[in-house]
Amino acid sequence: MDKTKKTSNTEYLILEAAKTIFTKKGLEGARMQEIADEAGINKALLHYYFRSKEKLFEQIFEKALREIFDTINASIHQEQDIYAFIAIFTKKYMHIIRENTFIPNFILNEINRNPERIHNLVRFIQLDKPAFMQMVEKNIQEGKMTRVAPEHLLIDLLGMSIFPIVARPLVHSYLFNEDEASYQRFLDERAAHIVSFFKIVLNPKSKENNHE
Amino acid sequence: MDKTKKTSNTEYLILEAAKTIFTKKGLEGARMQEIADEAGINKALLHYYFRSKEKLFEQIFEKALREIFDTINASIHQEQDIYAFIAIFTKKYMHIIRENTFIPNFILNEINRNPERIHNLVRFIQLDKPAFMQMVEKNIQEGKMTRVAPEHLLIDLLGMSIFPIVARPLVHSYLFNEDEASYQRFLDERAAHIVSFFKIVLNPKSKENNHE
DNA sequence: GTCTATAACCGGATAGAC
DNA sequence: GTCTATCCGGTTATAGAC
Repeated sequence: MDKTKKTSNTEYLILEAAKTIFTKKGLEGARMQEIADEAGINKALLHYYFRSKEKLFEQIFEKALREIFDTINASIHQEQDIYAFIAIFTKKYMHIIRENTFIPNFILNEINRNPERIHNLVRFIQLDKPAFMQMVEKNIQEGKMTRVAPEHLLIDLLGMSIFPIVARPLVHSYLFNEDEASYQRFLDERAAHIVSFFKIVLNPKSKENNHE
Repeated sequence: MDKTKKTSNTEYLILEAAKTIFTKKGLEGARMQEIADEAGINKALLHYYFRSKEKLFEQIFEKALREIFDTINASIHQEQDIYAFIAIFTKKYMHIIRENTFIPNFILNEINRNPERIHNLVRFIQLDKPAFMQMVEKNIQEGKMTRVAPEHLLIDLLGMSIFPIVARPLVHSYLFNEDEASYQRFLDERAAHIVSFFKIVLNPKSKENNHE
């Protein structure tokens, strides 16, 4: 058995429960009692393991942020062709956030509530911006894609992927009349949709991209 | 003077203050005392006017949601040409959410915290989905745009516009190293970027859109 | 309508037995 | 390590004077 990850079962149960509750309710909205119930243990134990609500929260938050950035960076380092990058990134990224819808919700909620938290984290979790910039520039130079600001490209990619998930209740309700199957099918198609959009938009030969 | 909107000055002050505080802190995080201070009045008055924190919150939340959907619907009804629609919508929409960053943050936070709230509102605040569908279909029929699912198109549009604003602290910090001017310039460019993005992507003559 | 004072409640944290 | 019981601070909400 792996001795290194010998976190007690209780500790694990608490972390899972806390993730669930914090995601739904946020830091302030969550109740220690609720987390205890979810974990099937008792309130005092939470404090035994994590000392305070704040500490418990931070542990989870940090892990979530790390997970996101690791995924993004892995895709950047792995691929040098912009189209392959977009395909891999979108697929992996949408997969991870669909499996853990708590991550983007959580992050978006908390960075806005408590922006100072960002500054504590920014030091050791960094998006590899230079690598991304460099890849984009290289693809432009090689004539593989039209020139666009890498910042816009990145935000386009993130916004298109994340939005339908963080706005789930609205999309679910307004667009699909509470039909879960339709909503899931929509998400299934989405990665392919995004990839094909970028193929067109970045293609130097696309109409409107020819400025000569 | 307009007699119909004769809401007392105090009531107005409270609503503005509450909007500010709820936006920053959310329902649970906000303190009635803080709202009272912000409004320059006293705690008891909040209850005199709005009975409870919950009631005060709901009034503001509902108004925010209405504002967003009104903007979307107005653009839909106003324009029948898809490109004109996108141009107008993006400009108006980005403007309204930049002036009131509280709206998208607020909505995204709260719909995830308390999805039941949505169901009470969905009855009388509605996106005019049929009108949007119809406009898209018409533009496809007339050969003005390539065929895409209207649902994806709408989410693309919303995601690209909203994301950089709801993720402000992250974008601001990671992408622009806390430089406010760069961030604002980025948002200034963004509407134009989005419009040109869709011009290319939807153009039936763009490379990859020619399936014949 | 607006204030001060206070009641009533809730929830995070701790003490201490097992 | 885990539990029960309890404390204590903070926050919503109300009573009642002006």
